[in-house]
Amino acid sequence: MPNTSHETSPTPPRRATVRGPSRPGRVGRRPGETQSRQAILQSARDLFAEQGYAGTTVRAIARRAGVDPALVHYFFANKEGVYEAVVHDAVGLMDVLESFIPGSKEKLAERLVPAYLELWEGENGDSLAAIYRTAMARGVSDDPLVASLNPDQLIAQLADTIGGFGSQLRAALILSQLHGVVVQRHILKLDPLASASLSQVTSWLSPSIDALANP
Amino acid sequence: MPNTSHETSPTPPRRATVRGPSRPGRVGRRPGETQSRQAILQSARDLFAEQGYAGTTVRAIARRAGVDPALVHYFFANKEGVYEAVVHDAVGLMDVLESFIPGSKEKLAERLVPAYLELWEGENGDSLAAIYRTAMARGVSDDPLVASLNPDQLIAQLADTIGGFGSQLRAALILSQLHGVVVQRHILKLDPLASASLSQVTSWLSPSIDALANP
DNA sequence: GTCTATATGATGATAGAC
DNA sequence: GTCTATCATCATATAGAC
Repeated sequence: MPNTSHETSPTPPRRATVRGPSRPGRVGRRPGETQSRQAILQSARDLFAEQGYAGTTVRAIARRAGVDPALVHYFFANKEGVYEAVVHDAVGLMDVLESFIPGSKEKLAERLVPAYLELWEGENGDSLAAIYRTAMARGVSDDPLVASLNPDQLIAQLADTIGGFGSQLRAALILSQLHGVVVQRHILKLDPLASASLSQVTSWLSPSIDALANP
Repeated sequence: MPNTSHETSPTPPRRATVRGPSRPGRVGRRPGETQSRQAILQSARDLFAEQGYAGTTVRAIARRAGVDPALVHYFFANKEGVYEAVVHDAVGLMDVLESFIPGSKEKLAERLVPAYLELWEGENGDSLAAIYRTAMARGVSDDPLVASLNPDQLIAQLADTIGGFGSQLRAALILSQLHGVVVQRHILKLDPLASASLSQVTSWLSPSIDALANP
């Protein structure tokens, strides 16, 4: 790797573990127990999203988290373990979607499109982008973690809702369209989709989804 | 990297440069002039598509091409040079698309959808997948090569054809939908889109594109 | 829990023989 | 054009002091 960035000088002084200012009187969670773990997870999530799996080094994860590289191994055993933890955290976000799928097929777009798009706004979107991007870069067959996203299950549920001839394929097309939008908007960040308002995207996207749900 | 695969034994005997059987009498292109270069490009294209940029090593490229790693540097100077060459080869494929955009907006889907989908069938799809996947893994802002794909220009042309209110955004949605389909079909290779016939996909996808072109 | 020190190996790149 | 040999660098991962 061409060392894309900013390796700091040979031996930067010494940076303490990330934690709040030590306030000895405080009770609550013992300092330094879970903060570093969280910091590592967040750092890893960001880096995976920015540089992909192979492009992300354990050292870089530790550096951004303000933590020693060995700590990363202490918590997660190895780089793959960090990846699995990041995926695990993010996959749960998709679960809410399933509650929007059952119902009338006529109003599916109305329910699903805003719910799906809002899922990707804010910090959650970063987590999801991390997996999507990483999944792309790694390939699928050799990455069981991508299966956690369970597109098969989503497609099956969608097909069940919309029914009719070719419902499986139409369901897959619905999902692919939603995917396509968030890829342009949140992963590649291409205009005009990236800078459009949520309501604008929703209002133009829904009829297109509707055409697939009710052909 | 966990060395995902199959490093061969320490010193494999000796493998000759890839080229046809030497036929001294033949004229034409001198053997061994461009064959290795081609083999390297093809190998790199496949590996970039499978493992992303950072996940692909110069050694792996050479190994799959049946060539010495030093040859890769001889032809392309460095890894980035290989990537640029792969991109250059593939980007040209997208140019044909632009000829399908101008015309009546009512029949845009009819023209564009089959043309776009067919572009991704066969070997060309591998080249395109290589860029798409790599683009994902590298990010966009820091990768001028991704810009060669010129989605901006495609969107502008699409917007020009469909016209009307919000044409820019609707054009972007059209492109994102086409992207979404090929990602599921050719990059993630997820069923049922991956195994559906071209005509099936076309017939279900076109009305959805049409809904965006003629709202 | 956190860090130092280090083992072990793979990587991108080059110089130079053939 | 092709290969050998090699450099310098960086990687993941571990053992163990504090």
